[in-house]
Amino acid sequence: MEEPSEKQYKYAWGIDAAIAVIGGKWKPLILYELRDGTLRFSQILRGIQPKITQRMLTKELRELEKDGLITRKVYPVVPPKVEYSLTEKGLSLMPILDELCHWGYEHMDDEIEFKCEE
Amino acid sequence: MEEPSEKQYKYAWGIDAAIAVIGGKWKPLILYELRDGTLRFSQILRGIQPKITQRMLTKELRELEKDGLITRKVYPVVPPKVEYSLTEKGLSLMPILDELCHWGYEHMDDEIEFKCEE
DNA sequence: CTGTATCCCAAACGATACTG
DNA sequence: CAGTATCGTTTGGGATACAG
Repeated sequence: MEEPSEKQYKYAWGIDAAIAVIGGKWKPLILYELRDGTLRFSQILRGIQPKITQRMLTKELRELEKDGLITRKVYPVVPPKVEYSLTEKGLSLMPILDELCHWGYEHMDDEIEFKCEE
Repeated sequence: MEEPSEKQYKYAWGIDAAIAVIGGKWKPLILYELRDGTLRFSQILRGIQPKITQRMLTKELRELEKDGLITRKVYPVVPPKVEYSLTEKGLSLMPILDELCHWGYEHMDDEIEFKCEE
């Protein structure tokens, strides 16, 4: 009742879905920023290392929100105040990101150069 | 002695390294193909669902090899015969891919459309 | 059979300026 | 403060033809 190859494809699609959600250049960084709690737009902007532009931060935040990993709360004040935080779904991803991190760290022996040294 | 924010960045870099290695459009599929054992180029080519082109398969295989996830064995015969298989490093990644798959499957409820229906 | 070589298109990303 | 708008560059990827 279980075609192994078929099953594997189904799983591989799941990977694609996951990568679609975290594959953006800055998304893992953003998720890690929000790990410790709610942050405002400017806090995330300043918190991310090799400077991200406002344009990219806005774009990736919108996508993460659309994918249900973070929530966006707008306070109707002036000047504007917007807070971002992880959802349950976003939180559920963090342990896996940790494992990916750990794996990456264990195995990036060779030619993968470090940026982010400033 | 442990700056939490610093630590987080280090880990996030690890994610980037991991994504750089598995983020190619076809790489997860290829790794899953090789999971059950050694395969020839044409076998992988035929095995992957929404048809991958030779160009892309060659390219992604070379990158996976360069990153140490697979090995490439060339038999000096004619017609050519080349076999690919997972390395230890590649194997060590599979459990994490499984978790990513599972997560993707659990959470791709909303608007993520399924391709690959032919 | 296992690749290369071209060409081309679309998406991703970055820089910068502007706005409610 | 928290964004848009616009533009340009770079990267990823597909189609096709050819080669050893």
